[in-house]
Amino acid sequence: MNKRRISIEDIAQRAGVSHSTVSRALRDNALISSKVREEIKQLAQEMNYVPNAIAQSLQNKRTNTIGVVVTSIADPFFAEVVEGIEKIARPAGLSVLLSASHRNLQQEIAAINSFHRRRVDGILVADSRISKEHTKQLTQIAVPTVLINSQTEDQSEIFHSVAIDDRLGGKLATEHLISLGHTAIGYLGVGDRSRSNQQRLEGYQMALAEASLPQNADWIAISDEDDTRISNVTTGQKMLSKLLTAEVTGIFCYNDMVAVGALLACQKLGILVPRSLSLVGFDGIALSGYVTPALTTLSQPMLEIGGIAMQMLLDLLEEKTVENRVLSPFLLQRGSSAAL
Amino acid sequence: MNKRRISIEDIAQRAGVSHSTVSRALRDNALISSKVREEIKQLAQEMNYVPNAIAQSLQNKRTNTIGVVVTSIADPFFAEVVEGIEKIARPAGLSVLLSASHRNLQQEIAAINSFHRRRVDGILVADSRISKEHTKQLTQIAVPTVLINSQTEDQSEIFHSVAIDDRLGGKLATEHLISLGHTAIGYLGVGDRSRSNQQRLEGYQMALAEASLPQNADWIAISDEDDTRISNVTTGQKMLSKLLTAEVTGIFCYNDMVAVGALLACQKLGILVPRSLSLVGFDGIALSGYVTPALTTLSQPMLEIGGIAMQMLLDLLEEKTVENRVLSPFLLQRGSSAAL
DNA sequence: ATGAAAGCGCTAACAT
DNA sequence: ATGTTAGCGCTTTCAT
Repeated sequence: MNKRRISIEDIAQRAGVSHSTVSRALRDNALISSKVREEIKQLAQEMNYVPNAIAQSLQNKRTNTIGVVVTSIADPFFAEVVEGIEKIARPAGLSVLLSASHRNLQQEIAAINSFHRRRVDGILVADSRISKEHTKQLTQIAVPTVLINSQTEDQSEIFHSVAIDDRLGGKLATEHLISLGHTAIGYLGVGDRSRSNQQRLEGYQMALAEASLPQNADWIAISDEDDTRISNVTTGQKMLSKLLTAEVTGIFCYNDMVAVGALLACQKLGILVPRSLSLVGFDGIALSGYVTPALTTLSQPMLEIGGIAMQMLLDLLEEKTVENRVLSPFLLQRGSSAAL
Repeated sequence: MNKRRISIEDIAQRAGVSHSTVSRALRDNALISSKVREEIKQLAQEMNYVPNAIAQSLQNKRTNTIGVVVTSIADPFFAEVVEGIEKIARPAGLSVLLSASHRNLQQEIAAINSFHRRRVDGILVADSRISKEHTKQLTQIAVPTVLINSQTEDQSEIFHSVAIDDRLGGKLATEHLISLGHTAIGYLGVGDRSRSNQQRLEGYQMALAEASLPQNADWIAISDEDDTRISNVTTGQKMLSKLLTAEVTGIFCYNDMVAVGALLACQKLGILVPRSLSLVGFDGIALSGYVTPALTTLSQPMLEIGGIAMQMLLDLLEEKTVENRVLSPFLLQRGSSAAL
């Protein structure tokens, strides 16, 4: 915005009309004679006029911008979700402000605050932990907000959500292993205190209970570190041994990255997957199809999740009523799981 | 920006001062008595005042926003680059507008145009093909622009760049295979007419020439499809057979995704990597370390590339002079390549 | 040290 | 059908 740019005033002068006439012509206001309208449009083009969206926003009280916060941009799961968001936002004329929180509450609050100052029209939050502080802050912004795979007890009007059914996913994953004849089944989770980790674990426990299979505290390995710098792959690698000592024959992993970590650890230890150990992941990121063996996983439609969330936001912006969505993950059976 | 929000005018009224006093106090103008300043700041906080960045931008002619265009958000390479960008931009107080081009010229032009209307302070373009139209458009915006891994002949002042040395990478990759004793070495490229594909190929040819090794047109397989919907993995899978018929023993692949595709095809065909065929990738995306065998690849510091580009943009915004950067990729020797 | 007033570029209500 | 004017929320001269 450095140098002075062409404004409607400049066009008005050259056309010998008032700036409001130019404004009207450019916006196809019906009151303008089509002749002048075309002339002005022509002129605007010649002069390389580019409307100043900032000035428009100030006047219209609408920025046509939405804010998106994700845990990490480079995480393949969020990357896909953002791609899905952008695919819907762009054709609708909305620009996307992107910010990463790195699971750091302060950074996330700061990001949302920046969205507030920039007067975004709506906010999309994809982070598994939503705190009281968030809800308070978001409530204050009073802008349509859609939560993605995150939850809050707060049922206030401004919160909407699209989420995957983690409990169902955990249940399906575990049932899959049960159907293959496994009875000593472990859960390999992460230590980020996220809701999704908790619910996938619950699904796992539910499945075991319903099948009247034994449960064992040693079969549940949850990293006690909650460090953003430690990737989920590393967590999977480190925690695997714990479950091996507990002699499980099948493991449901929190997500694909953790499962990949477990798989790498197996390769190092010479444990054959799926012959000696079955592994099931969660998410269905592209990567899960490329490792050897390809991961059996509970697939989430990531692009769609982003798209649905964005569409929901669009509807909210048009003041339509929307309904929260809970999507079901589905089992993608591949090479990493097999019968005992 | 729907409802009316607290403005400095509201604060002024409550404080019994003029709105300019409030503005000054909030911006720590030296002329304000520290007493009033504190009072006003206090009051602003109580009233939950959040400055309107739009109004500020209109006045200051600075939006503190930068625009970033990438080919695809979900592509792990670009995802990392964007992460690197955001990491530098956020602490500098700049927000990131993100847009994907999907290798579609029209979409990319539209994205940049949207940045123009929104009066971003700077632009980052990470897309391997920069057309004449781009340069024309970007020149017109007249805003600092840094090109990432893309090139233009245009040496105008507003273009700056950080790029990886693709030719060197191609050369190193091929030399690595040569040093392992391979003499029939193929190149598996993509059909997107990108500069990087071209230059990696040149590096490959250079290495062969310098080693006085035979070159063979059949050893170069470049997909003639240029379809965004077809992933690089698929390209690798499809094109592998062509090189196998040509009886190469080592292949340098355009990037890791292509190499993964080739690897998957090998697995399907029962070809052992690296025993029967050596594979070398490019990029060093996380995935390359997770497949079996892990890919030997030419690693690019993706986070750093994004960070450097962003830092360069920051410098440009402060009107410092900057120098274009060409980074060197380095060989990451792993399991997918071995001696004959 | 503070207030009044202008102006950033636009839209829209109000004239005519 | 077009011009005049006000105003969106802020920063910044220019007065005092």
